[in-house]
Amino acid sequence: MRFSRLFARTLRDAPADAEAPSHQLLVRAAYIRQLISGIYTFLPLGLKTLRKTEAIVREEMNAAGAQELLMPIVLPSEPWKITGRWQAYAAEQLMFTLKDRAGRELGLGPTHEEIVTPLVAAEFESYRDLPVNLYQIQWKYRDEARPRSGLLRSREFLMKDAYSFDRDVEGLKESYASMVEAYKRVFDRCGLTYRVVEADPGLIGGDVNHEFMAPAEVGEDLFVRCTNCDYAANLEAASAAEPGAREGGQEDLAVVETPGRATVKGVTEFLGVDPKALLKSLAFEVDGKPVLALVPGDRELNETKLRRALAPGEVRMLDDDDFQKHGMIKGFVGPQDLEGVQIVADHRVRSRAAWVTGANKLDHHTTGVVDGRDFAVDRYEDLATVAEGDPCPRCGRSLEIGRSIEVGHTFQLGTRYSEALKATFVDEDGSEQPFVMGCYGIGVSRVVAAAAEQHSDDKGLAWPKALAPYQVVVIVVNGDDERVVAEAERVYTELGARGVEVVLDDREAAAGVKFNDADLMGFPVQVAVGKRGIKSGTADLKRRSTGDRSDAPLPGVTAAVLELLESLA
RNA sequence: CGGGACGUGGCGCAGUUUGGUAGCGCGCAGCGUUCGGGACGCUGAGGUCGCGGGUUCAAAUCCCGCCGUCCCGACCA
Repeated sequence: MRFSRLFARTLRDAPADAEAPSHQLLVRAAYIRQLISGIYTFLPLGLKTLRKTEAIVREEMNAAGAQELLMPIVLPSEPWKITGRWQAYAAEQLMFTLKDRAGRELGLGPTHEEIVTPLVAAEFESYRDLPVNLYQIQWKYRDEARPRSGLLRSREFLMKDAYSFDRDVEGLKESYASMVEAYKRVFDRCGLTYRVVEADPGLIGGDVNHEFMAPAEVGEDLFVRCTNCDYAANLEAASAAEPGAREGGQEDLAVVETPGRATVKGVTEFLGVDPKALLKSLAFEVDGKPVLALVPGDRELNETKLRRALAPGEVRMLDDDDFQKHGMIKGFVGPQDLEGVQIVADHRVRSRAAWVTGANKLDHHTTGVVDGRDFAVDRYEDLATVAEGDPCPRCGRSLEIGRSIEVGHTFQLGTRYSEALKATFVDEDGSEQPFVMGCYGIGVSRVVAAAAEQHSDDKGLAWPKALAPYQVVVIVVNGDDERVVAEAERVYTELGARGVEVVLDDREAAAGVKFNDADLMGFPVQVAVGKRGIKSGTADLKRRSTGDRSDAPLPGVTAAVLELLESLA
């Protein structure tokens, strides 16, 4: 490709509406352009990188035995109404909906369980046909409440979604394991640094699922990882090791005045006690009945964990009116002396002898409150959000928290969709059984953004070889020198003949502009052919990712480039 | 959905407070000089100032409504 013909105009300044590094760079380097919020055009360079990512995903899916198909983007509402997700998505306003000329309700596909499940049920009727794993690579539509950071969270995005259908849970586990391995190969090949983390199983409970998290500053997801072993989990799902023996001695109960001090900060500062010694009592209603959740004052309650612990009950935080109804005083609630209130406490509540907590009396707190003596906990659960430095649940060493981008998600669905959609097969004993399903997603366009986040610096993008739109750029440093042009053309042609994807920067521009654009666009290898080098019989090779430079004798430039490429990841 | 900010040539911005001929830098076109890390000079093209209404002799600027975009949060996966 000749740069002078390439549909790519780089920008010196990042557009004002881009903030994330990958977003700024992909726009500046002419990979993408925004059309409307969360919807982007892929320019020739961006499309090449997207297609390469897609090809890697496709190869690994095929290698894992999955079969590619292509389902429609425009979907009927009926199957979604059966599973209840039409209503759910409508409530979240996540589905782009439309109507055809007959007034039929349609939606743009946000995911395809409702489509693939009836399809398989209609085609395959026997256990003999199973297992089967189907996937597609296709544009998905989700009318996100807040699209952000360019390709990291867009409303139209390229996704690989796979669906496995097994006869039983054993089969599902095999299908699942094979997908997880395929995912690892995909992300390895894309040059991503990532962790496989345990994710929140959700309210269904028991479902195994993993997220593939690529660490990045701009990541939206917080995840916990052990500094020693390989434990890693989404913060929502993470646990820490349970605390040890009780600290501190018993004390006598005493009610003290704490005028207007309704917060942890207010109370502990007023009384001069450590937030660790305060017992936070958070009031909820579960199916109409009051529940108190207890966590130490220096801890945040993880509502997801609470919901899971109390499932299938509907958990709702109390509003001001509810406090009155249940005879509680907001800001001064304590677990002692409360009648008819279920008390759920974090494990850490066991680790301290005496607590300061609300006195259930306006502007008063009680000190010396002892678990077991002054109040009775109904259930101990893991309720607190993991904090930096907590002990690992596996090895006990320190945990740390990082930000990351979710590039993939694998899920053991079970029979949730097949039962709802009455998708069954006939088993060996003649009985009708619902398919045991798994679903597996990779955000292909998001992988591009994640790779840009992980492989870039202040000068621009620095693609891993596998994702670069072109492997090599040959820079004509002095366009007015015939020998320079001839040598550059020769190298360009030779590389092309050897199957290397190469750009010849033949523009009439100052050398500095070309060097800077080459850095910005992130081609892994740069070859500079100029007067200076010609004089000494060499061309300059530069490795973009490290900045390492070397001279290659002119006759052997092509071989030197091939060798350098070979050595790159 | 709650909070905040912004909308002026392709990109980045000034001008709005105090209404009075629409500006700057980059980029783009032509000519010349330059030429190994974003060169210089001269000349030039390019703008319904987001849209609609209102106030006024006069609106980028003041008022009302709408639309769009981004950021924080909620939500989502």
